[in-house]
Amino acid sequence: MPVTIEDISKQLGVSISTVSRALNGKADVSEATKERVQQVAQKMGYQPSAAARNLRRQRTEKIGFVFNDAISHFSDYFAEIIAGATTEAEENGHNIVLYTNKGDSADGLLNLCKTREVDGLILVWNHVPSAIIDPLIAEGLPFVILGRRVNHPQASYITPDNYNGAMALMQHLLSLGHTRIGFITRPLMKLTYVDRFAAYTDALENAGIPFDSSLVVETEGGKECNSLATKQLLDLPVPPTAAIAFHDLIAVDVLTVILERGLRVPQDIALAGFDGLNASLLVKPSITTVKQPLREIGEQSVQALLRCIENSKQPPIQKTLPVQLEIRESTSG
Amino acid sequence: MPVTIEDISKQLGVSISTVSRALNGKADVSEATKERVQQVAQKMGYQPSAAARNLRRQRTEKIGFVFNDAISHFSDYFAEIIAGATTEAEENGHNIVLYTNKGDSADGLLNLCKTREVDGLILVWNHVPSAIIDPLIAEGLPFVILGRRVNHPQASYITPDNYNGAMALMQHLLSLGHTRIGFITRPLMKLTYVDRFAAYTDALENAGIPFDSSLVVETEGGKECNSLATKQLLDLPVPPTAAIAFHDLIAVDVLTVILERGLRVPQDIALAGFDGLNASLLVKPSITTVKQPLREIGEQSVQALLRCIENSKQPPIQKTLPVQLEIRESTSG
DNA sequence: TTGTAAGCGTTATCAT
DNA sequence: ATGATAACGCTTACAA
Repeated sequence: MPVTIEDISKQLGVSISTVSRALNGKADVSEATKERVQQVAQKMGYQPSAAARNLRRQRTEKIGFVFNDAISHFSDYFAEIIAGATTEAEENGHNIVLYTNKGDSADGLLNLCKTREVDGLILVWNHVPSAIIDPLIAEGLPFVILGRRVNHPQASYITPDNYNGAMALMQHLLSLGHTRIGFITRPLMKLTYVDRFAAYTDALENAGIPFDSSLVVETEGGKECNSLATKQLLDLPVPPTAAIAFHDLIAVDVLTVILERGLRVPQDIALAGFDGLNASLLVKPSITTVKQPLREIGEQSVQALLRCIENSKQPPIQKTLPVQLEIRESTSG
Repeated sequence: MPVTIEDISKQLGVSISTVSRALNGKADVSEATKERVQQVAQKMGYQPSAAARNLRRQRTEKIGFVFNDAISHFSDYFAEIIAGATTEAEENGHNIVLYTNKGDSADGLLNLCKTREVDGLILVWNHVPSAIIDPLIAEGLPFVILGRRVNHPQASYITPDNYNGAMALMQHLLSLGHTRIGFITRPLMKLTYVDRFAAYTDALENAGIPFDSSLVVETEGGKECNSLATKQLLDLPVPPTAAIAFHDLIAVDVLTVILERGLRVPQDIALAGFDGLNASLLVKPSITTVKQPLREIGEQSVQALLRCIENSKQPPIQKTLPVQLEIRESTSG
């Protein structure tokens, strides 16, 4: 049904190869025919068949965006990243294809590689073990890990500076005189997010404050679980005077529990989050956070991936983007 | 580089057509060879080339998701919709491809149709004029409009029930005794969102309250503009005792201005939003809103589109999904 | 400068 | 039940 180069060639009485060359602006075709071909193509509303072109070129100009977590839990987190990635991709003639749950087993991901339906992958995963990375490299499809650092010499990643962000947060709290600082975290073993925790312990050590494991509580996420973890902290014999939540959405739940207890923030307990999500700004008091350059992370991941796609010998790109401490009412109200 | 059916055929000493048939589970191939082929394919890590298959089948199993607005402005709005759509698509063997700005002119969209890089389109647009719809229909690529009703007999859409949602909101405010109700809206002429406004005027009329145009103020969106519109309303000789913002994000800005003025919500002025975005729940006081089934809208749009793709004579699917009034502190605190 | 033809990896139509 | 072969629409090496 759609117009093909053959239609154009018949229309003009030239060969299809001439049409192809003319449309692709090759040098070895006369200006005159180039002109004619392009005009007729335009007039007939010709657009090249993506499938045919993909098959021939062995490229799809598409980038796979693979989530292994529920997208919707982190609305602005993902929306910003996707917005940045999509824009950057389109500016470079590519499109983003979304995938979820390809990562439960390595197989799904590898199959995705083999179908060659995308030219490369961006992985938005909580945790990317070597057991996934190695076969991925063997597969030869370029990929970039987004938002997570990974200890693998051949893997590219674009990540926010979790360590220094958490460190800035700790310095801030310490400078306010806090010495008992709670840390409400996602299970550390499951995550590559250890950087935030490392900054926590390092900052304490630097300040000469002994580490107290009872101040570190875990939550699997979800309002219930976040609430439970918070109560665990507040019910300590000597409760903390400040707390850091692993990210802003947890912080919001923590805040709710604290206020329900009739405690004042920051007077009775200071609170900080992480990521710079909108939610942290909307609640009362607004929550001090560390802002990630989400849009930029999306953009740069695409840029990095495109470079890997262009040049197969491109050495891994590993970038840590600066983050920014945003001091708000919850710590210095 | 990747394994092809030819590799498998050589390995087994059968023809490629037999391999193809075996892999596609056709009837006319012996159980024995089917078994052998599948085992070898498995062992060799075969996955069919998407490009080749697409070219041959004239289908890509991909759905285009086209935004003509900045994705990030509405983080949870889009995240929920995308999450629903992606999940639904994957359950049916399809994937979502994201596009932005294809809609500034009809051309970009039509070109997208012609390349056949997706089997159908879901349009997430503020406004879809007939000037866009008609050529789209002529192009023959199935499409569904998401989140907007459209007056076109041949266009499919999945939309929340804007009229009844706004009506429920008005009934609620009227039942609280309000008679001067402000309406802070996006420019009505530019949008198909007239339904919300229609409910506003209808509700007034039903209640025997004369329409006062000074109570309807426009904003282009953005904090500045929302703030200006709010002030316009508050500065009226006789200000309203209640206000409806076009959506929750505007409502949040409106709330900020009201509180800055030292007015109490809802005692001095009641406030309601629309859409059911997270933001409306996080602010203090929480904002009464009308919750859209965002995830379901995403899912059903995909379902509808898939049906159109399956069956080219599928009559247009036009669905209005029920919404739910969520009464919160901002109207009945 | 232009045309011919091979090939990208499938699927589908014919024979056998 | 299986094999040869022709598409699908494009790009490109090779001929003319």
